[in-house]
Amino acid sequence: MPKKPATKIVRLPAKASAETRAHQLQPALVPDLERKHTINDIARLANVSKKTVSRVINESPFVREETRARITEIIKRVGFTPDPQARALAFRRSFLIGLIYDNPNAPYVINFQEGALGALRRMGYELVVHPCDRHSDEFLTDIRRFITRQKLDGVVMLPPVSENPTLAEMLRKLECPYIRVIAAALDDPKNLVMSMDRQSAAEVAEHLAKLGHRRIAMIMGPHTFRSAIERLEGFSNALADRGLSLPPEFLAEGSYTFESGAACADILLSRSPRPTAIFAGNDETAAGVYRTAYLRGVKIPDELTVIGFDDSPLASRLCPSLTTMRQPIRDMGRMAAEKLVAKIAGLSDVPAIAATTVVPHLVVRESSGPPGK
Amino acid sequence: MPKKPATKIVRLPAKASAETRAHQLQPALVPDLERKHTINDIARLANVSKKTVSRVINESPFVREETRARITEIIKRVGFTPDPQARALAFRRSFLIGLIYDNPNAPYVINFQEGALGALRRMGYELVVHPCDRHSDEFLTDIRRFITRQKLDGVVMLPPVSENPTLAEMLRKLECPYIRVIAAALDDPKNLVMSMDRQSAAEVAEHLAKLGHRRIAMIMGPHTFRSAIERLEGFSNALADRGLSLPPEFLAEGSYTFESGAACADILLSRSPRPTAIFAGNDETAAGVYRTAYLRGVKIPDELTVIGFDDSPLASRLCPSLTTMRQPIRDMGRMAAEKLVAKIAGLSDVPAIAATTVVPHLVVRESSGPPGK
DNA sequence: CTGAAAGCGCTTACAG
DNA sequence: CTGAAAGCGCTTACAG
Repeated sequence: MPKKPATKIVRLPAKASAETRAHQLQPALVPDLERKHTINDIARLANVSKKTVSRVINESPFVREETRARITEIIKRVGFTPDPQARALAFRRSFLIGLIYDNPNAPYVINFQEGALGALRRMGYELVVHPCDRHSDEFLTDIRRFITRQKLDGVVMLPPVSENPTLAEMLRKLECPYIRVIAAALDDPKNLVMSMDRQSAAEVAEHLAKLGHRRIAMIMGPHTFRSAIERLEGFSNALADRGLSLPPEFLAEGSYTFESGAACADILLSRSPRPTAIFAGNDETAAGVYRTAYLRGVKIPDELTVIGFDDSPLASRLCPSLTTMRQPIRDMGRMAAEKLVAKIAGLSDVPAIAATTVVPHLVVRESSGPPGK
Repeated sequence: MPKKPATKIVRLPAKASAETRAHQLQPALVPDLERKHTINDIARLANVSKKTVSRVINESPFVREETRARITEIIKRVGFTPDPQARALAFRRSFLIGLIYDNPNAPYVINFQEGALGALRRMGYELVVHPCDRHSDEFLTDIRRFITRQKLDGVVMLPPVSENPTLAEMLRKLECPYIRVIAAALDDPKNLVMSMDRQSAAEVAEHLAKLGHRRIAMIMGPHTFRSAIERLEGFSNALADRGLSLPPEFLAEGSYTFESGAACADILLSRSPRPTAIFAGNDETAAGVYRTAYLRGVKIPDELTVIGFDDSPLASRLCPSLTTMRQPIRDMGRMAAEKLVAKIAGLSDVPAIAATTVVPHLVVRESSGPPGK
């Protein structure tokens, strides 16, 4: 099914009208579903130049309405969709967005990814995932190569790698639009999707205070994580506001892992008197607290209230089910995608994009109750 | 920094030697780290045609060793890396692999993805993820568009969507190389990474028999999932081999979810006498069993042994920790990637690629023990 | 073993 | 409002 003459055949002079060429080169009017259509095929079918088809594809206002309607109809009928790589080459950009993360929390990553992907698809972008190791020597080089090689239109970064100032600096130099998902205003708001962890942690303090707890402990995340600092400060300030305190012997630093939660809980539950409530830095840490309580025979919630953070699937699967802060991860993925694309689209007119914030809220389940004796 | 003459300047005749052009067009010998290099820059620096550079990039044997070494050195020195979109356009393929899944098990997807990604990177490919909804009307159309639009070199499918025969048929018609991750030999072995669930389930039966259980129940996955059937048959056959049985009142069909596990366990624990052991279809289901046991005050493992399948992070976080079958998900991701790329590379010489199989093994933890009374 | 020409499918820059 | 030419950075097909 020759769409163009074999090489030996003499070419028509360039000035041959589109009509003539259309007549000579188009063997049949039935749409050819077997072969992939190109912009040339559409141009031929519509009796216009490929430039005009290009204008329609890219929604240029400089096309007569009648022409646009006709071309659009043909595009739909034959199921044409422009070749992304060819567009990428000509546009010098890829319509690809990178997702950079080193977060070990699988549900977090998957949910975020799917939220972002849903939004990106609608806007004609694809997502390329890039897990990384922020402790590797080649960390920055690796990300830089990823971005320049793929000519990424932009990237979204998840915590904790999103908190890295050197990385953000590099992206700025590369002029690569980016969104940082983060727990504090570490950058211009237009580059952020921010989770208000400080306020959320205050909500936990209020919950515990209302239940009547007075000996309250916390297992914070690693101090190198901004979210850990935000949650700690929000929590201890809110306790102070209610005349409660977070004494040093009731504060332990974990690493947002199950194992660290178990180890820290072991220390906290050795205090005498021991705390009646533990606010764990995240759900994984809370699961570690459950583990230690189980081994020591401490009953939750009768003898110990436990609060998590994330509302990962784990929270509802633990017994008793875990009271925790729900983060709308999927929504955050969607928001990050939309915000990034808005930035990319408006690169020239630099619209002031407002801050995008999200406030996690408490989901009360079985693991919190009034203090025992 | 003009790399080429402005449009008004008369072009040199095509027959000008490479040497001449190199001299005229190359303002300095210092590598220009600011600007992205192209194959033309390398050709100029090496005093060869870009075709020869292309040969070096693509490891053609038809380059003199001295020439190759010189070009390779230059490529390394200036940090040249070929433009993926330009290659994609010229090669008519993308060096992109799609990961198609509808698996709600986040750790499974993430681990698989990272295993695959690690291998693909080494081989010069990128991974584009494509979650989908196998119940959507546009399911097949959507995947088809994804593949043709992106000109994917191949796809990997995760269960349960990997079990869909219509999808596999479509991929064959599209001549899109694929790998199905699956629990049974539903296709030519060269298209599979297979988990031997039948054998694994037999291992569970053996474990329970050795512990002395005689009233054994199972919560199978949905019968529309091949893995559910494999696990059921492997388990019940192995019980039969040991003179034990899986009576109908001790078999329930769940849906591999936490909720279904809880609901099915409620039914099974209402039987009189009740089972002393439950083999849950997967870890999520097992967590549901924990939930029901917790609510009914049934002690695990003293009064009830529970076995899961997957060894997801959840398994070690439950209290008591869950005895389960470990699937090497990450390895499976790597294997799928390697096998797919081998297929892509050898498309012409059609090498018979052997079956790739993986056998999950039992990880004994706290949730299994001898039967109570 | 090496190269000049044409092409992949799209866009930009220029003209009308 | 529309189009012809040149170009994005690479490869294939052909020649030598």
